[in-house]
Amino acid sequence: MLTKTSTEVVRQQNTALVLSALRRKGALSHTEIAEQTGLASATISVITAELERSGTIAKTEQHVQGGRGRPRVLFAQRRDCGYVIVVRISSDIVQYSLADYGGVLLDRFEEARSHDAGDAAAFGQVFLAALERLLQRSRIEKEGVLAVSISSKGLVAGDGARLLWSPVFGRQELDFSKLLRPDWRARIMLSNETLLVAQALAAKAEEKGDAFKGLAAISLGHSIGLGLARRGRSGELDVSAPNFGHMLHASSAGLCRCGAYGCIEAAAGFYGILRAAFEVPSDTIPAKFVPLAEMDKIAAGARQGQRMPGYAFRQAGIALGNGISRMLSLYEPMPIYITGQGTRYFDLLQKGVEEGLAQSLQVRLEGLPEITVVGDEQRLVFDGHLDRALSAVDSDITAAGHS
Amino acid sequence: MLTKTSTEVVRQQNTALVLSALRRKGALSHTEIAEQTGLASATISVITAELERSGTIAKTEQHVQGGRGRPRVLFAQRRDCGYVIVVRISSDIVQYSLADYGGVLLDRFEEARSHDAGDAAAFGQVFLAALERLLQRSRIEKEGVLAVSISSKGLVAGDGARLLWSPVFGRQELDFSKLLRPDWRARIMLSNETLLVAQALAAKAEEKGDAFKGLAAISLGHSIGLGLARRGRSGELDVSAPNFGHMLHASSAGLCRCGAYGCIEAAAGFYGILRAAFEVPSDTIPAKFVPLAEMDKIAAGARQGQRMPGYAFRQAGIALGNGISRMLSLYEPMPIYITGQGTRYFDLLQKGVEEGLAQSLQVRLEGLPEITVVGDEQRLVFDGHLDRALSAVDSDITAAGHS
DNA sequence: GCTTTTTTCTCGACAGTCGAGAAAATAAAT
DNA sequence: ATTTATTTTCTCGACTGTCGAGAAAAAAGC
Repeated sequence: MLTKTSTEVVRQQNTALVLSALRRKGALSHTEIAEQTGLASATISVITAELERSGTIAKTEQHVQGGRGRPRVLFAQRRDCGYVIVVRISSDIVQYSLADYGGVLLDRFEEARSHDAGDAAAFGQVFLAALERLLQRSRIEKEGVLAVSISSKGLVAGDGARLLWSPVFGRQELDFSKLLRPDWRARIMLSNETLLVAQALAAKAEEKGDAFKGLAAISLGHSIGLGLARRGRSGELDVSAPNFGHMLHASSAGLCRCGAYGCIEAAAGFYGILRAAFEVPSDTIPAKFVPLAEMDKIAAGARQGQRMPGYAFRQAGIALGNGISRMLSLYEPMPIYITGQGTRYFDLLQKGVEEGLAQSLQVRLEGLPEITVVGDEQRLVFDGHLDRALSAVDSDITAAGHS
Repeated sequence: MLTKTSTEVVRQQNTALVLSALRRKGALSHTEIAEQTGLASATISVITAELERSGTIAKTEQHVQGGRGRPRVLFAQRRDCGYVIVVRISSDIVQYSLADYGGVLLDRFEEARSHDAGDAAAFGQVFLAALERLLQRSRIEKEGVLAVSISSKGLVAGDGARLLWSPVFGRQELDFSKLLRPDWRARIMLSNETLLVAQALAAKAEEKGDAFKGLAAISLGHSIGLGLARRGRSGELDVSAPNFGHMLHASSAGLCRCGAYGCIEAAAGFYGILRAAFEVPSDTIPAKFVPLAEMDKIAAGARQGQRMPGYAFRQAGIALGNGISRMLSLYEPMPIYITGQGTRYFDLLQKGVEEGLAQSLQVRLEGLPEITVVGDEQRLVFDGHLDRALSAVDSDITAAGHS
């Protein structure tokens, strides 16, 4: 449905455009902003004056220039304009970070999670306390925090605040909005971890300037994650994290820790590979956690040509390949990026992946998708967090306008 | 990426809003347009004056009113403002229709397709000749045609003009844009048939006013089609037709007529059901066309409790159910609408569908999706055609503006 | 014929963008 | 030291668009 538009919307949009240019390119002068945005110089004057008045951006005093004429004055976000909290929840640790409005990391600490205690309510209290600690350590007021961006593996509800299913808490729903709402007026954002990887990779690809249409990020590890970033018709980036790890592969894949049979994860997650390698009956309840050393041993065996370990990785690869082929059937063709701890076994998976891919019409028509292994998943997740949180904050600011 | 906006964009948007209100609600008066769109009365005056000047809309002379004050004058699209051609290509016939800018059907004829001749180039010539005939019969100039909307089963390229794969022409690519471009300046639109069903159903749902989030249409027949209609974040409707029928189901499903093994269609398409019912080896090259009478016989057998026919439908149902569950894993939960000739066997499929659905985490979390059988697929396809083509024409008109 | 009622049209105010040229601020030249 | 050239930033008037209020139009009732 279309909606009414007025000139104020135009201003909002163009203000957002200026802020995002500043976000992407760093400090810019009047003329550079005009170049980047395509707006007229006069318009830039009005918009920057307004943003400066509201305390969002400021002139930086450095007038570095060798040129001839009047020196440029650079605009940049006022970094003390507000703060962003980033929380990465993983199976073993929870990492709390504080960054300023400019995206500069100010503080960070981690807390170990006990493997056995998976009580969501208890975690909520620990979580709240940690946020308070983060504020105290940097002497920042709650009101100064503009966004709290949280990530976990698992399935996030469409509203972006509720964790519906996660490897850590299972089906215990975790509503971060409800948890924080009375006290915190910051924007609460919950994202799937691999979604953030996709977001970060998409941002990088756009930076490079090559015509970006879409990409898929797949994270291999104890669980299997998928993040999609696609450019919508309107030109905006659309990122999502479908429930790939627990998409049905084949019932032969056995019992998954989600309780269903035949998920991709039950074949390609670490515990699935382990189960196949040791010929454990496939309806055994899977281990909560597989030490990496254990996986390394199996991989070593497979590389030495042992039969069952090799078979286990191959089966895992086929499950992945089939899953990717199904995903490509339901979306457009796009390049695939593989991350996560499991990439260290990608040599063992690759053959199976290609075999699993080759079976479908989609791949026969379009050819094998481009598959790239990328390292440093944690860094990508954090970058994705910042990208997402800060652009949300930017749009909040432009929406608030002159109130 | 955001993009520059100016006041002209505002005008375009609001003009489009007026046109779409007129399209949805029929003839409207000045005040009614203001109500529908939320725009100020003064704005309506300017926009309608402009549209009237350009010949897109006109005042209808009927002043039906019992009320007291000044009678309302109704605005409506000038039906002779332009024309739209709709072509439905199915396996046995090709239907050509002509409608005016108001969406009123003016002329229609069908041409039988010979089953053997699947030559794409030859078809192109037949197609062109038929379009000419359509023009001649109604004495309309080529320039008066604003859009040619074509539909077929199969896979349509992202540009909306090339047929990449179809049950009729196989992998012979058919580029309608290239075929029509020199002579026709109309907008060329090629859509998957089931996409149009989804579009029509979504339009109906929006009309009803219930908060519409998304839906999936599945067409059962010789081949299996999927159309998705989802509301994007920006509020616009996003319809697509992923390659569902040839998504990998399980290699046990046997050889598909696309040449791959294990497609959903190879299990749930008519020929797949027939093959299973008669215990034909699953790598047999599938029949091009299965008479409906043949299918009816198998169904009758299944309803009488015969083993293999019952098994065949059940297998088909499971393939569908698994496919739907995978689709729901990769998108959000949404209601499912089933159409096509195959709906007459839905009683036989249903059990298997539910069984196939129940296996996945997604369904365990969200519950079984709502499944509705809807008849009159051909009507829905035509409605979808008109909806899509006319709104495209509307946006062309608003984009052209005062040139 | 006058009043009432409803609808449509018009006018001035306001918000936004744009292009052109003025003003500012520096480096190089004289 | 002063002038000139160059580059950047700012400002002004023109243009386009929406909006609210009230005027004008057109019919029904008295």
